[in-house]
Amino acid sequence: MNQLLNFYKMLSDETRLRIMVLLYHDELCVCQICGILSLSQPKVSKHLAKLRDKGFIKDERKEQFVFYRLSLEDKILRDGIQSIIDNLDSVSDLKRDIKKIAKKETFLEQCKINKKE
Amino acid sequence: MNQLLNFYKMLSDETRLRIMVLLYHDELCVCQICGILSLSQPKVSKHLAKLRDKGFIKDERKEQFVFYRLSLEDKILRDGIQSIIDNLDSVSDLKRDIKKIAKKETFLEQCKINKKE
DNA sequence: TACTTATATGTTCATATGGGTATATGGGTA
DNA sequence: TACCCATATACCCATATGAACATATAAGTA
Repeated sequence: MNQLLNFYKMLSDETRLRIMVLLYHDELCVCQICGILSLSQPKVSKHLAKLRDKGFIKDERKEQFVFYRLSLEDKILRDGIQSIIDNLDSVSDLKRDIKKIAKKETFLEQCKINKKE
Repeated sequence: MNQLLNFYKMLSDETRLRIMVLLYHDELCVCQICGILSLSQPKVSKHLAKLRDKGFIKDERKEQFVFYRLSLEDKILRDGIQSIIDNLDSVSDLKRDIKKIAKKETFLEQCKINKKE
């Protein structure tokens, strides 16, 4: 049950919910997540660390970037995320984030420019 | 999005998760919930209040008791709960709670006896 | 009206959480 | 080696959270 409680705790923060939904759709590096969400690097990095520590995402270095991807072993967790994905139309903010994934390459070389919030 | 975040925040506490899963299966009064979960009345009552304030459950007085039931208007929330229900076999604690619903009548007249935790 | 029962709430406390800023780390490159 | 970039972490702060205990409320009953 603790894993399930942790799962919901992770999803109950706006930044983490947005990150999880992004990573459901694509593998992304810190830089790109910052750019897509318009959030500061330390903020994103700290939330990624929490998600990683709980085992819900995995990281992998590729050249100069660290890429993150979802890692949901248990069906109950995958079903939990799926319940969001299936209803994305009703959460406009998340939908908007996803659309910005298309510009992900833009954010790769422009980390320094995106130092907002 | 705030409603979704609140939903996950509510589910990220063990007591509330257990209550929500109970109420998915049956309408229950405070007394019965205390008995089934072996939790103190103030603890249960406060968590019920939070769930009610966020709009996820509704209360209704019937004679001397106040009964609570789920009230999930949006599909995304119903799907969220359903993702738990569909996987109950993997969460033994919740499964155990549900089995105790069978004894719900037992707890109706014995509030004073169940003053634990 | 007084009493009992079921439920709600107030208070206090310890702890957890998230944000911002500054700084550290670690790998690649000149 | 020294530097640069992407990422991680430390520190500090304000706020939120949950638990326990005592107490209040509200409806039913004697």
